Amino acid sequence: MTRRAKATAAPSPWSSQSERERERAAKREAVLRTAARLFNTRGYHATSLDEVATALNVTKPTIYHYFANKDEILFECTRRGLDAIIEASRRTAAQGGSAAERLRGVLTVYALTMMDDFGICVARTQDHLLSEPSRQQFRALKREIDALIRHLVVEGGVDGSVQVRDVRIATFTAAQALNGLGNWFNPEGPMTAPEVADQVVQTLMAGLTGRGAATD
Amino acid sequence: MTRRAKATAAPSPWSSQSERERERAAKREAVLRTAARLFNTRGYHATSLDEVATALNVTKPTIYHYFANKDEILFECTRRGLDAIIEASRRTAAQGGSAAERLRGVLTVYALTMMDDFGICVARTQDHLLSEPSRQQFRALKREIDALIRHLVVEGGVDGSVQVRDVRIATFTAAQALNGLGNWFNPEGPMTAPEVADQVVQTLMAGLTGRGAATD
DNA sequence: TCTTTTTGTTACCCGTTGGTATACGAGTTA
DNA sequence: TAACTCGTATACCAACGGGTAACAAAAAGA
Repeated sequence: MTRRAKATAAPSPWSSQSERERERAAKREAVLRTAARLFNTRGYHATSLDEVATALNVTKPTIYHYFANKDEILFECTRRGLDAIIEASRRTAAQGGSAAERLRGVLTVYALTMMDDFGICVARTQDHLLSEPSRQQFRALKREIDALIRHLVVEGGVDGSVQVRDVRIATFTAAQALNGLGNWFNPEGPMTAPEVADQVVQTLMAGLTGRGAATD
Repeated sequence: MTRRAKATAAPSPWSSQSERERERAAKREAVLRTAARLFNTRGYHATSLDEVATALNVTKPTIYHYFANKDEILFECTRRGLDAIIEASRRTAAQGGSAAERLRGVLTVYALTMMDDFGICVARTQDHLLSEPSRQQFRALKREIDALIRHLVVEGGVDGSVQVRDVRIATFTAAQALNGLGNWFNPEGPMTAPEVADQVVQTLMAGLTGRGAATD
């Protein structure tokens, strides 16, 4: 582990700086995780930054050293969740298979994300909690996800693997049901997150593909 | 409209009192409606009682003349919504037809309720906003609705009109999708509330009955 | 070793808002 | 007219919580 002076490539003077940056980023993430958990259990307004700070063994001004204000913290929490969905969805959507198969994959990813800290935060964050600029980004990210799903539904309509009356309604129904997971899922419950995700997605897909619920 | 002294039964001295009570109740309702609308647009915490009062051409202490505290106002708002669903669902569920038919009726009522002021309030009220006693009642009412739906799903499993893998999952999926309406529906949008309700319920029923989405 | 930057603290400010004490006027009763 | 009730307003309080100023200490750099 000891790094000898000239041993590795470029033991440049920047190393310490990048190290700093990494630590700073790690601390930001820690703040976000802790904040997300607290927001999720007590609610945004009911969670003071003092509480967040205390949970991190730190004081409030320290938090302000890493974030401009409370709004930024909330927004970054939701962005973690939304980005996770978008990124994983893009990967899934780019794979092979019928539109229905890819849709199932995307919905499953969505479902899984909605059951972790940041996903739950997304589900519970009503947009009037955010400042105007944050709200706009928040909405934009959500629209992106909506567009991704909608696109697959349309594609499925073309290749015949998906059958719905109204694309908007179908997309909305699926997305809302999955958002609900954020409020409903209990890790201490009888089913694991992947099990729940599979089951819910299956129920939804039954409605979207017209193949009915498999009762195998 | 004029009520002559002894004309109707018992022109008792209480008449003025009952009149008072009716007016009082009407004012309570007005407060709730106004509060619900404001809560829905700005959020609970972001809505001060001063704002509610101003919207009613009144001052804050007047509101306290009708309600003990802000919590009671929020809870009563949600109760209006939940009661509406429960009552209408009971009626619908008691009618004839297959379990699937009755389930469709209940879901439709649910959907419609979730698109009016009090229903939206239900959808947006996270239970940590309520005080402990209110929260318990709130949850109890929600459980009642869940039980109603779940019962119909089970019944449908017996008479064969509904096919699902897991009753809890299926019930949850439907309920969450409908809750989502409260956040999503826009009265100024292209579809009316009943249209949206029908479409969403149809999508859900396709998943629950295994009959597929009718694309007629 | 001296200086600068980073990270953190203590102490404080101040706006907002839920909630209340109190008074006042109008209608009702006696 | 005196007394009581009801609905409402004025004026106020106390607490909470977001945000900041100023300072301390440690680490990095020179």
